Amino acid sequence: MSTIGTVDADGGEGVSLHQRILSDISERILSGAWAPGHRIPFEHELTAQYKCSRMTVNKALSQLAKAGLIERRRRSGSFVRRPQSQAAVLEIHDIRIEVEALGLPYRYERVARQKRRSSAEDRALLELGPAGPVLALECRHFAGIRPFAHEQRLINLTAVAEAADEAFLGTAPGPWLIGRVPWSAAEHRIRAVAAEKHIAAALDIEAGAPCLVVERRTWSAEHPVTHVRFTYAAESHTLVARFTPSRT
Amino acid sequence: MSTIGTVDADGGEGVSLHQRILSDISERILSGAWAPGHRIPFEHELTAQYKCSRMTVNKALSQLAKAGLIERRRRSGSFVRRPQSQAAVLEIHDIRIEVEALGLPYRYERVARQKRRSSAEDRALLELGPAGPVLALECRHFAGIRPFAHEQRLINLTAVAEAADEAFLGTAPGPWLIGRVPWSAAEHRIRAVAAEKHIAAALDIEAGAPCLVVERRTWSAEHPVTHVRFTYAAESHTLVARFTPSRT
DNA sequence: CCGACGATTATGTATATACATATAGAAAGG
DNA sequence: CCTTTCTATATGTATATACATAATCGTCGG
Repeated sequence: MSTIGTVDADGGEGVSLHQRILSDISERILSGAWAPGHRIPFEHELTAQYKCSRMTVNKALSQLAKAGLIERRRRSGSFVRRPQSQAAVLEIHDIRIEVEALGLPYRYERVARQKRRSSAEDRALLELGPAGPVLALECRHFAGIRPFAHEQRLINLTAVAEAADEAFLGTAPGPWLIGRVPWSAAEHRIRAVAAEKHIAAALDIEAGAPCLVVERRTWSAEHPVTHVRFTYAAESHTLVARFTPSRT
Repeated sequence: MSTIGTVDADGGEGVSLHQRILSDISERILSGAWAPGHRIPFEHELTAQYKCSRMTVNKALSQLAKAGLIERRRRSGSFVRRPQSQAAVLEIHDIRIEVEALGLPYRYERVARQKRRSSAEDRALLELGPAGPVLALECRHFAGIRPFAHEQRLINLTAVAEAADEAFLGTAPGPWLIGRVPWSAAEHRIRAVAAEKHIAAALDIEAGAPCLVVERRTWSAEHPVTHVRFTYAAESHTLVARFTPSRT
């Protein structure tokens, strides 16, 4: 009612009111104090409680609704939602960063490179309509002296023409593409396979050994850009995804 | 400057200004028209362009910043961020729903159930401090007549006392827990393994065959609630995660 | 008893205004 | 030429107000 800005009248210590309302409410929900279905206070009640304007409360509640913690119903109020089907933010880093996080020296090696007209298989992988030029790459990523990951990549040269002139001897295609091509969508497919001979040799493991395969397809503004298949030897890699619903 | 509400003066057709600004700008960024590093118009310029108040523009830009598309710098303006390390929203559904989506009849079977004092291994899996009662479950999920997934679960009875009285013969522990326990965090670990004898038998595959293992640990307000390990035969399962950065 | 209808109410969206705050860049000083 | 100080500027947060919209609830008539 009186103060403006981030300095708060009473209990607050430098945190914005917005933040305080957000954390207060999400804490009550996550701790279970406000069970699913529970009606949280009306905007005008929170307005009185926090001694602030309705807009401030409204912004905070709208954000909680967008984060999926509450559901807002006109005329009825805002209600705690039932826990959602679990979703996790899966971050897939640059392999170099991943390897270096392990404290091991990283090395990249380009095994093969071929510019060709897209085959039917290429088009299926890229979800490409008409045939066009693509660049097929095969690479290895090392952690120390051990092979860490095997990479098979297709780049749609219609979408990224400049890739045709790049040898990819020193730079891995991943980091090269990131930062050069804005991407609008990506799809991951994660599965376990038995290593086929070719890949087993590249990873220095036995044929038939279990491997984790991560495939990623990337689009930029409706155009398919690239398809990658990373193969990791089972013991070398675990994907970790952590999720906290309060996406402040 | 003149109209209020969702009805728009000129071009808009029922969409809120907020939404229109959001989609206009993110489209320009994702299409590459505004490259990384590019300074997007100042708030006061957008205010003039959309003939609206600064607050409306500010809310939209703040949202884009929170979504990671732009970076805002005081005194300097707002800039298109470089494409981030790719992150995907990985949704892990109820297995029943997954199976039924395949058009196959779902069946659940509880193989074993044991209430015990947590062993050292249990405590490591749950990240539990002091020893306490836990419930260990082993289950199978079927798609048609074929085993689809094998489930090994630990439930921390200190956190969820009521689970002690549940036999889990008809209901799988996943759906039972969801909706009963609010959860605040989850961690997934995904990896490939060779099937050990016990699990190979349960899944009706050969020992040593590659399997996809998804482990999930769940907390509720700092208390570990449950640890699950799902094992899928390689050919039966692929995790798919799709991501579009415009998280409207 | 039931269905139509209008009043009430909580949220949704937008405006205009005010002051805070970080900082890039210009001006002043050594 | 380098450093310090000042100022202008763009964003950050909050207020008070206004009107739109959807849905619930009570009322009234058949």
